Amino acid sequence: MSKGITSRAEDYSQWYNDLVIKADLAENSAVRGCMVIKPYGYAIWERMQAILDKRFKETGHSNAYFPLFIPKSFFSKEAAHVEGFATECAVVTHYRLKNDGTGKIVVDEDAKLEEELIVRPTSETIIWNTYRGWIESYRDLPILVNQWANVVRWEMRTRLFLRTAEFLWQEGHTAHATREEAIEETERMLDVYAEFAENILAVPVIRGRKTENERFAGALDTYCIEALMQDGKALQAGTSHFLGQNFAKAFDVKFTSKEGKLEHVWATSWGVSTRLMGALIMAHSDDQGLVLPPKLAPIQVVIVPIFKTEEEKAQIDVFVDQLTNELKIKNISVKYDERDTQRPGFKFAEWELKGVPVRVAVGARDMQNGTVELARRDTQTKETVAQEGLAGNIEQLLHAIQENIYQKALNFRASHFTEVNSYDEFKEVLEGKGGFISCHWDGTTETEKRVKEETKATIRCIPLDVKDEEGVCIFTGKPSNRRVLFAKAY
RNA sequence: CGGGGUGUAGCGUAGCCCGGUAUCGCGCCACAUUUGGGAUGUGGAGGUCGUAGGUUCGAAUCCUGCCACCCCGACCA
Repeated sequence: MSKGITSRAEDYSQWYNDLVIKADLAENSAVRGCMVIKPYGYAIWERMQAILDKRFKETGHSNAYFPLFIPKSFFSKEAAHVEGFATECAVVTHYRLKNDGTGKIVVDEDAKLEEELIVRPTSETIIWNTYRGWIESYRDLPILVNQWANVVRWEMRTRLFLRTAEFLWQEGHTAHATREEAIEETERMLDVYAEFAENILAVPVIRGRKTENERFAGALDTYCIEALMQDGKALQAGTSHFLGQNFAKAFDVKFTSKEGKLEHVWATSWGVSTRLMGALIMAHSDDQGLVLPPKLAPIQVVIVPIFKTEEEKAQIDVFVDQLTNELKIKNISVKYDERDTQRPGFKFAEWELKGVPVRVAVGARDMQNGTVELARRDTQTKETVAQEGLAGNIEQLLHAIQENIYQKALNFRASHFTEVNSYDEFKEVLEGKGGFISCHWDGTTETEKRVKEETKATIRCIPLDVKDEEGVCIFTGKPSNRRVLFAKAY
């Protein structure tokens, strides 16, 4: 992270956090562990927001907004929840500053809050406190609400994009009349995330459930999608929680059922964050910078003119105008980089750094021949193609790139997915190629913790599609009836 | 929060041991030549050496406190 922007490609580190900065997405801010997301990086987040938001609406959800500050007393109503988050909360204790007489600005001790406010690390408590007033009858259910917001978790250690003290996310909070309905919602939203990750981000994910030890604080069941990064470490890319009646009981949220009985409401919550940006970067980037899947890229096609004279430029402009229009009709976003302050080679490198999927270079020579140079970011290849039918070509190429990026990541995961049957083998794979390790586990938290202590690997999930299989725990030799996935994780 | 490290121009750095106000590269500005893969030449601008104290005739350099960042650990989306 200490390395900054340099001008030459060979200086780019394989180390992804460096890459993030150099790709002009984000930098650390002066505030501990937070990040400044630069415009180009934010444009990528906005694309994610737009696509996810549409899916949320399609699945019946609405957006709402709840307060940033949570009274401490709300927070402590759900025992497991408060225990899970207590060690990482930013707390507001005063509401005023003053001049101490010597010109220094200090906290005004007279302005101490009666009750401290917690800067939300997640909004279950304040939302369920609100839902109490919204729900009386089964007719008020379900409530399907999502919030786009920032949250703060005062982590001991931060990592750009993956674990910043403040991060942007969406959190869905739903209320249901029955257990079944809530579980269905939990699974539905996990599917939304998984499809988004695979179809849009081109990041293959494994759908699974967390072990009791890794479960969200306050949940009965935590579902997750787990992605694999290019360095062989796993990354939790999204979670969907079945909260049971825990929060309804803590906040006294009851409804009268069809049968006239007073019952507690069933709940879910689910979220993905700017961590997805990290997933995207670490899954696809190479030494030349970002590789953005076309469906996500804010700019899908960049056009670079190559010219010596104004006449040549004018001729190219006419062609580019027409091409741009044709692409826009096909809903393809285009950037015409007609800066005369940079040379073509510089522009090529710069747009590669930013991960733009397709580049069209067109110069006087092309204008004579009726051709352009068409380059794709994912394979770093280029070819000379006819101007005739170019927009259609590009449209197909974008699809091919999307597919190729996904396949590449899928192949990588397939080659980093290992079944092992002994602890020795387990450690060998873990220290070697890394990746997901599928093995038997005796189902106890104690074993899970011991393995983590010894190897740093954690159980990423119990895959949803895992089949029953008799075996013995690689650590204790006790019987097990299915495999789970271990990995070192971020 | 524990262990280790770093902080010098927009970025990356040398200098620190052994005190005498700062090196180099990239970038930036001007002009010229250039322009199909990160141009070249010449000239130029840019620095409270993280910060607050201390020692000293004199501190980037030695000492102390503080702050920030990075790495490892514990914690975690």
